[in-house]
Amino acid sequence: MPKKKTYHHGDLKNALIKAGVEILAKDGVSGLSLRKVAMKAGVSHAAPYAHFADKQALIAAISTEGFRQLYERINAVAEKYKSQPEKQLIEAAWAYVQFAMDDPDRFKVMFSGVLEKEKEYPDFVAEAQRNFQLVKMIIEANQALGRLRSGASDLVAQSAWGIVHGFIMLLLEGQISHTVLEKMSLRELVEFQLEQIQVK
Amino acid sequence: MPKKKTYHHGDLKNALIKAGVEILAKDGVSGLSLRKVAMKAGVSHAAPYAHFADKQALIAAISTEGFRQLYERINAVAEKYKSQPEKQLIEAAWAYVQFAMDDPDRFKVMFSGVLEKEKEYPDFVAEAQRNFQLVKMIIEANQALGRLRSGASDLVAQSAWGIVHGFIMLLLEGQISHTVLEKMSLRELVEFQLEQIQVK
DNA sequence: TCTATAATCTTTACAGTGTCAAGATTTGAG
DNA sequence: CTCAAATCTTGACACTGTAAAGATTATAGA
Repeated sequence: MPKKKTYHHGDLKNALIKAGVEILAKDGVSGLSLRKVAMKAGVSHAAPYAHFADKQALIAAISTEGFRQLYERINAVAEKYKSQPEKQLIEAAWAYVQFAMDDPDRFKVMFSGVLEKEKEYPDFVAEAQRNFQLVKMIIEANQALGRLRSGASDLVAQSAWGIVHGFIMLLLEGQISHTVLEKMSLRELVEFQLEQIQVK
Repeated sequence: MPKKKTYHHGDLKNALIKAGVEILAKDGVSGLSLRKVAMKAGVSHAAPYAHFADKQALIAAISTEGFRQLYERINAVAEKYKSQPEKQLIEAAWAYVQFAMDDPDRFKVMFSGVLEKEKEYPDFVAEAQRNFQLVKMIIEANQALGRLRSGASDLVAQSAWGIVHGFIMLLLEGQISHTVLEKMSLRELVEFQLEQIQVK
């Protein structure tokens, strides 16, 4: 743990992203301030401006890193169940739900408009697309098996993603009714959602 | 336009909510400040505290009013297509999409965790539940016709809502892929989503 | 190796924010 | 008519994002 107190930090950019994620997990979106992030990284309050144009740029970096990790998780289960596309589908969805619940505030940052002009951050856009491509591949594998309706895979992928995403959003907002949550576990609920779009 | 400049405003509470909605539409979530709202209502910066405990309380009021209007819209189409449950379903979903697009930032306030402890605002919770009940009724009407899978209606309602909600969220976040948007109109996309959960 | 330019970081400053406390004004119940 | 409660203003405070100017360090080119 070499913490030499040089004038130059050495890896401030990544340190700021990391500090941001931690503050997000502890204090939520409204508790995330540039100054807190800077202090946590052991640097003056204006130092971040050497690496990020403004607060939005830091948020973009945090979101992009989030998408990177999300991709890794989904890709891991996709690899694991390579030979069983149906398993791929449910497990990927479940990984998505778990990712959201592991750090709800980071998830909100990624998907709830905290980042205001995402189009201006190419890395963010690229990483988001990479995730969608992965979902599309899983969908196509299921279509090939006749487990999902045939047709344009991007449309079906959009649906599948939307179903799981909508469920998560309502869950995080506390909009899943009490009676529903009493009847089923989260896992069962996710499976129930996916069953709806499955053929036969 | 009676703008008597009395010391007491008369209907400040509602005026603040209205001003908040307008600022939200113009400047977005990040541009919504208590002080701006107060100024727009023609009142000093601390006046809102006579009616709202803090900024969150104002946001709760704005959200609650939003749910009230959403209910009215959905209820209107539910009444209109009383005798055609399938029409009810698609038109209700479409009304939901339109409501979101009419004022995306208000929609985000209602559904994206801007309001942090929604459980602490009973009016908000009640209004949200009222909306869910309405959806459930539409679902049950469709189940009775065999248009939707039978079974616990709250579960199916949750799914249907989640599907539409997820689609809207991805849409507002710009996460609907370009190729998808070129193939279909928004209306067709919503219909496509709902077709997936319909029987036969 | 020396030097100058760029990159990085600190200090200082400013306007805007949410919120509180104290006081002014008005309303309305008794 | 009175006075307590409701409403609104003024002033203050700590915190925020961000810009400008200066200090420190790294690095590329001589």
